[in-house]
Amino acid sequence: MNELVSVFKALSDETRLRIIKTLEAGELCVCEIVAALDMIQPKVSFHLGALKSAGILKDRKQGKWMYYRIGDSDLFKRFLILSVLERIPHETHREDKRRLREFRTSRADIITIDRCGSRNGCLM
Amino acid sequence: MNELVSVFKALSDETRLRIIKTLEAGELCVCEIVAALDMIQPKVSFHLGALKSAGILKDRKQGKWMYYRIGDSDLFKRFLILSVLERIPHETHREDKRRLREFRTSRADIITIDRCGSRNGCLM
DNA sequence: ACTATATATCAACATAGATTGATACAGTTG
DNA sequence: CAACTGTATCAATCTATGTTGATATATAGT
Repeated sequence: MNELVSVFKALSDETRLRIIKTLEAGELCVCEIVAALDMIQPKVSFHLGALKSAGILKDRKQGKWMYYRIGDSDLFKRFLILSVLERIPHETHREDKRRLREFRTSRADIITIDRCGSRNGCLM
Repeated sequence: MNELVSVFKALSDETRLRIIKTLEAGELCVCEIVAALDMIQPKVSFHLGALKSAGILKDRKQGKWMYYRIGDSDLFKRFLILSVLERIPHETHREDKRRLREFRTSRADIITIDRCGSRNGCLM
């Protein structure tokens, strides 16, 4: 019951849904997410922490970068995440995607590999 | 996006999940829900209001009673509600169910008809 | 009309959650 | 090692949400 509440709580925030949608493109480091959402870093870290402790995101440290990705959660969480992904309107996400692209091309040093091993994002 | 957030927000509270689970038995009036959850009435009304404005519950007034039921929502909400129902552990719900039974037998004047027309609860 | 019951709403308060500037810390680069 | 970069965390603050006693309103029964 409490886990159920936690998962719903984690998903009931617009910033966190934007993060999830942004991570559809694959694994990203914090500074990329900061750039995509155009928010200050402590705020993004706070929400990443919330999503992680709800078991929705996983992280991985490499050098000075901390990479986050949509986690291999149980079926129910997976379904919720997919619903979120497909329900966020394109317009809402467009600017985030544009800023992410811009940042990533300007920063070739940050190499992220998504969960599918591809470099172009994956559909989980 | 905002509706998505509202639905998750409505579901991220233990009291509200208990209400949903209790309404699995079918349509109930506020005083029955108050008895089942063993909470004060304004509190229950507050949470019923929250669930109603998120489009999860519907209400119906008859005489001095206000009856609430799980609403005929869209497929996604329906799925979420079913997930909640099946995920709330039996032990958690047992006492609520017992108090409801007790109250209903002591109060034959409150006649509720659930969405299936049956008197024994329905599975949506 | 009077009393009792069912419910919603309000105001006051309590608690939890989000935001932000500052800072600490780890890792990297020169 | 000194300067820089990426990230987490903290304290202060702000905002949203939940809780409760009191009360208003509606309906019902006497």
